[in-house]
Amino acid sequence: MEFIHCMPRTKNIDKESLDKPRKKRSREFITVTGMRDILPQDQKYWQLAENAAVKIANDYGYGKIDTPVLEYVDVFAKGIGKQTDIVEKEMFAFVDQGGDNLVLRPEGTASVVRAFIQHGFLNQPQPVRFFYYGSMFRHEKPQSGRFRQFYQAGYEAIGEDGPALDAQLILMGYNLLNDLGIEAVIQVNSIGCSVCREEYKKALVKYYRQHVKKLCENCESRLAKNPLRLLDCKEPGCQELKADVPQILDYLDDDCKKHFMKVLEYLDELNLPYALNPWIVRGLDYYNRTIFEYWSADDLEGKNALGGGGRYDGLVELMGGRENTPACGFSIGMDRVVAKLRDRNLDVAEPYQPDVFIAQLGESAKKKALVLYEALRHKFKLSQAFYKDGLKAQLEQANRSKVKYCLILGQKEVSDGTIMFRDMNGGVQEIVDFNKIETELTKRLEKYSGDEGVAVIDTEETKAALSHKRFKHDYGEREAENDLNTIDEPAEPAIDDAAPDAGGEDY
RNA sequence: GUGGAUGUAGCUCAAUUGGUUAGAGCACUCGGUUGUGGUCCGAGCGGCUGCCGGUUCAAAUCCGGUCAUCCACCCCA
Repeated sequence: MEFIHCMPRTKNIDKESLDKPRKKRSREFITVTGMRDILPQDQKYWQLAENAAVKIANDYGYGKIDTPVLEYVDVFAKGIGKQTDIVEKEMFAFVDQGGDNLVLRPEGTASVVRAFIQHGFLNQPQPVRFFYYGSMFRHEKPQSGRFRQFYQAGYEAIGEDGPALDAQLILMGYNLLNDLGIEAVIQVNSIGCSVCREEYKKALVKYYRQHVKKLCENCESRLAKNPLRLLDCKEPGCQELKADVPQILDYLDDDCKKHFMKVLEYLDELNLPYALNPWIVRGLDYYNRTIFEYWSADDLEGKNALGGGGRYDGLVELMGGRENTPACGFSIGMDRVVAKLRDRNLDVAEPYQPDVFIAQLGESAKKKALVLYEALRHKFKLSQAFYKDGLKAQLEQANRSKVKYCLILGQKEVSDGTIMFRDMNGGVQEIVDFNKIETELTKRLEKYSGDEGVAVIDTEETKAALSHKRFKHDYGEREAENDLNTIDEPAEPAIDDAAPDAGGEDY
């Protein structure tokens, strides 16, 4: 693939039609398959989701890192695994003018590990904790909740092998979703280390060899290439075979088993709603030991996982870093999270909701209003339409932007040294001394301060949905303990954040 | 990559089953109101009916192809 085309990519037009100027051509310029625009009216949901992701990063000490969208192919080919679908057929890869093999990043972990090694982070206190937020690219067929450019928030902790890290990361992802009012169920499994996994793979292959005839075509080839993937095949025939399949947990060596038991112990202690799921196998080769996914509570098969992650103790070394550098992390699919937020029809406040509109009439008033706007814009949330002349048009705009007050400055007011305050709720108007605008405005806006706030969340329903009550799950005796003390502690500050008084500093 | 459904105005949908100039609501612009928003009334703007070809006196409508979107599978977040 090469960048030859300087013209925007168009569909189905011959060159002649391009030469002839036409009245309308806009329909011919459209987004590339699987890519979409995120329009202004949708930004509030994305903002809400991103804020929640950033808050988690801050709460647990994960420093933001931005890595390039383009990387050398090798960064991903090595760690993710050449046999995986992602590398085999889903990467946006091309050779650039200089002959380099480049790829649009299909995921974030490998980039972060690359950065960790490249910038010598091993000389910092371990683990080093990274947070990233950005778009990833995979050349898959788009469908619901899946795009070729999609957004992920990810958290990676490199240089620590204790099981408490695994548990805390699992907790973080859960908290992120929970903070947004999304009911998630955690699926956990351990796929052991490379040693016990090999043992297990042998056992798996041995088992499936006996039943080759029942396997679907895909699984037959998986048997040779990537036997672990047999486990999450949804074909009925393969499903049947799962009943007697050997369990990975029986093949874990002592260390791996101990590690995993500890992780589960911590999850119990945190009272997290998790399910031990021996069938989940992650699609990337670098994982070992603990792996986990977040499923929406209404998605029982995990068809649209909201996120996932796990340990990748071997990746740093594999990519040329120091040996024995353990690591663990996860990422959350923001597109799916945002879809959930939209589905619930939350009444999310506009992030740039102004309070006051400044209208002007006549040339001298316009000049004065321009200056007034500059004087007030740091103190109040303003809006205006100085390019319009009619008062009607300006009030229309004021109404549409849902401001509480409109300040009207006309010829009369200019010569009197006053300004007119119009309460947009009732239409009551008062003349105010021009020099007292600031104090009068402050006084009036105080009335509204109760229900003010970009806080993002306005309605009772939303508050309820986002309140930090743990969701109840049907997890048997674990539920009965119900000792929330340990977990409510870190979650508590988040309540304040979502509360009305959070004010406007959120963007 | 495989299978299914669908493409008409910015959006949501009509078009009596092949028959005049493709309509409506919402949205947008203007006017009713020369300095007053929401409501109301009136007018206007807006369509290569996805695209290409075929059948026909006649195609948004039927046929073929193509592209796109959505859904499912594969896989994944």
